[in-house]
Amino acid sequence: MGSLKMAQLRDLKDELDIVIPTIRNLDFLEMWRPFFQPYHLIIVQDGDPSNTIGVPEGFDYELYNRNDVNRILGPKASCISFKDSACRCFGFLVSKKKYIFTIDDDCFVAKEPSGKEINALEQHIRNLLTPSTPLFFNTLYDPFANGSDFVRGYPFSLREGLPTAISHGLWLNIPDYDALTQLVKPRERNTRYVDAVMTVPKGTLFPMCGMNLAFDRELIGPAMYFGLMGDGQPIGRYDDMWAGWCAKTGLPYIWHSKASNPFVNLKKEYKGIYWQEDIIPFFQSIALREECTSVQDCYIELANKVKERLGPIDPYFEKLGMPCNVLNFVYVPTRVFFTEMEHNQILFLALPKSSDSASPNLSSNPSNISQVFPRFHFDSAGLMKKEAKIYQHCGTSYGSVDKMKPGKKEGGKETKKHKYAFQTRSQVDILDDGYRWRKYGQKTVKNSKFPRSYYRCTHQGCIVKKQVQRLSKDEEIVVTTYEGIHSHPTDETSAENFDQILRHLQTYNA
DNA sequence: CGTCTTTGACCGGCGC
DNA sequence: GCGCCGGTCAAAGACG
Ligand SMILES: [Zn+2]
Repeated sequence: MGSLKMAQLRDLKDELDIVIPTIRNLDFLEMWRPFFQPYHLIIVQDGDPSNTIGVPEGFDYELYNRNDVNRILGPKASCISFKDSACRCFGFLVSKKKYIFTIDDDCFVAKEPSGKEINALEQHIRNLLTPSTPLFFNTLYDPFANGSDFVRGYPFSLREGLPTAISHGLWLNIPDYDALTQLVKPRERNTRYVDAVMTVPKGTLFPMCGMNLAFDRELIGPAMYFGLMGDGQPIGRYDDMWAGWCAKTGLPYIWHSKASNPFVNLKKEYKGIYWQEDIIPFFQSIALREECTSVQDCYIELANKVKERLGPIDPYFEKLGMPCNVLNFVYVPTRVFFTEMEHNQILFLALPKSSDSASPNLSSNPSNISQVFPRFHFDSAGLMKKEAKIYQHCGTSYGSVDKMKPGKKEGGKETKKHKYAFQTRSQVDILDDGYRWRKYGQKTVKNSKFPRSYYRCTHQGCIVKKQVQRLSKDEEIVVTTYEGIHSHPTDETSAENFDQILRHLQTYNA
């Protein structure tokens, strides 16, 4: 069987484009040269169009900046979000190939535990060219992987599998945490290599990231850029979408070098943290009418339902209810994936075990933190309501924190009170979050067994504060409240991260 | 000596 | 106004 599988693994250099969103020189391609050079690159430049992006010699590429996108798409250009790597969607659109591989410019070649460099692209191709098995779980994972097969008892009628639409790769080093978890565990690094590929079972949602992703454009392309497709576009032939879209996750790994600023991420993600609670049940429950036989029908019906059911949550969804937007939907029989390409990142919902790969247990930080739950946020009045809900969800009580004045701090200083609180399960009070703090007070609080500690960031000119308090109700839990946004990076983490990159480069060049 | 913690004083908001 | 309460200040102490 193995030889057959290898024979299937043909060269896709005429059938696959590599899409790279970037804001900088693409020196990282140097490491990928042996794997990427035969392929055509589509580079989508985020940020200032007047910047010149350097591309190493010898690559075949086309490059688009924001001006190009505006020119090519005209009024529909607003569909492409340039706030983030979501601009990669434009690359998906302009490609003419059957397959897309997309990777971020801060990702390097990873190594297997044996030290062998991983050809991520080859693994993606293997994933895409071999069938998926979403209807019946194979306990030996991907039966089409080298050295694997179907387990005894796997129904023969299902062994043929279904076409694979998505290959979702993982990464080492900087873990894929949400902003809140990132805040609490800035130094954690993923070193766990799991040698497995598995099909996401039918009907489950999973958190998908565009950082190391390959897909079959003919199967699932429209979902990645649907809002951009005009009347003249060949969407008719996507009718076989009713067959479902299968996704595999696991190998290949890449090496992710950059830890983004958790406070910036928090600003981008925090709405999603709220919405998640309402969105997932919505998409799990939604069913489209049988009459919707084209992607377009489905999209429009879905857009209407979004507007109708999610509009009340936030005006954002009113806008997204329009057929042209950055919101993408992927329909799977009786289930819908909701993909929000902004901030890479998307949603959600995992097969029971996928948390294994998305948030592995990490070795470097021996503190006893286990998980992070959002507790409450302050920003706009609309979100305060939601706060109460999450807060209840956590099943813990927390005095009267919501006595925040709604931005009456005018007087020339905009100083929006950014206040983020969350709880962690930890034996120790002092969490190493990468910043340096000076304690400036401690108070006993009414009705609480434990005192509250007050800290200020020691960085010159930075006014960020935090409070730390252990709950008397559940002594294991520490509530941390951050206020303000750091005006600087965490010096340790950047130094450490730089060190790691350097070490990686050295071993790579050796 | 620099740096961080400890801890009572202080202060402003709020309910009575 | 008064007292309570949570947040902050700053002097004194701990630590290296
Ligand atoms: Zn700071």
